[in-house]
Amino acid sequence: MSGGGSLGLKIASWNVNSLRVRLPHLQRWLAAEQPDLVGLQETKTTDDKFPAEALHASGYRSVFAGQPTYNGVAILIRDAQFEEAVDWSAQDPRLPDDQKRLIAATVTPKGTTTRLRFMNVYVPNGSEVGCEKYDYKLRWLDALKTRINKEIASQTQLALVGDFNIAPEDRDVHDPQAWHEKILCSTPERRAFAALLAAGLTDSFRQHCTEPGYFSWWDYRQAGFRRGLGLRIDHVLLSAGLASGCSNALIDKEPRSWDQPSDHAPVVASV
DNA sequence: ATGGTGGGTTACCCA
Repeated sequence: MSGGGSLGLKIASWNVNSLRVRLPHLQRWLAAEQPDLVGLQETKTTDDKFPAEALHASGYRSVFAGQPTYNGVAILIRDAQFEEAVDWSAQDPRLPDDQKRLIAATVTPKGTTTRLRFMNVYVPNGSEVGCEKYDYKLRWLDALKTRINKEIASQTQLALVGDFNIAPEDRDVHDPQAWHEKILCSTPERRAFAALLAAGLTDSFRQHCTEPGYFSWWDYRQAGFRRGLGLRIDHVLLSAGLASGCSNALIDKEPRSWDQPSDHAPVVASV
């Protein structure tokens, strides 16, 4: 599907840094913004404790893959907008291990025959350039690229969203000199991100804004948010058909200003 | 000035 019109869907990604703690923020944001598909990262909860009922009361079905303490991803699907049948899966045999960092769902907007693929990832942070976790991050990204190439080849419309833990370019960094070749900004990480775009995806935010100074994550330390010390590391990437119908994309900084916030802001695209 | 905060948990963890 290329050159098509818009589906009229608002899709989003948000690293909530503990769904247990952030559920009130999430519900407040869902009610205000009414996104149709949401990828959540760092839910930090096991599946038996996932607040599926509370989210259903907010109008969303959930699919989720969690583990104790770390990681955890979920997809929220707005009931009113989609057919009931949802094909979903977590994990991928190409990935280096079983950490819960990837989940994908195929949904059908009500009254259509469109098959929309929504993939949500929590890319490893990598800790520090050159360390073992950094190598793991690059291996994980290589596996993701292979997976994305396969998804793109399947010709379905694909949105790949998540916390990529990569600021793609210097304009995505508050102080490019200070961050030069540091974690989240190093050349191998940026190449891995570029390889995802080269597979046939578009960074929706950069379709609508080319200016520096737009960030999606601010460190809790150093009063990062108040001082504007951020990076743009959360992304909504769209295959060609979706990108051509993408009418808007933004970073919603408001929830980052609320009490007890996640360190990430939600990112949104209208397709 | 090389720290700091905020999740998780009880691991000199992870971001």
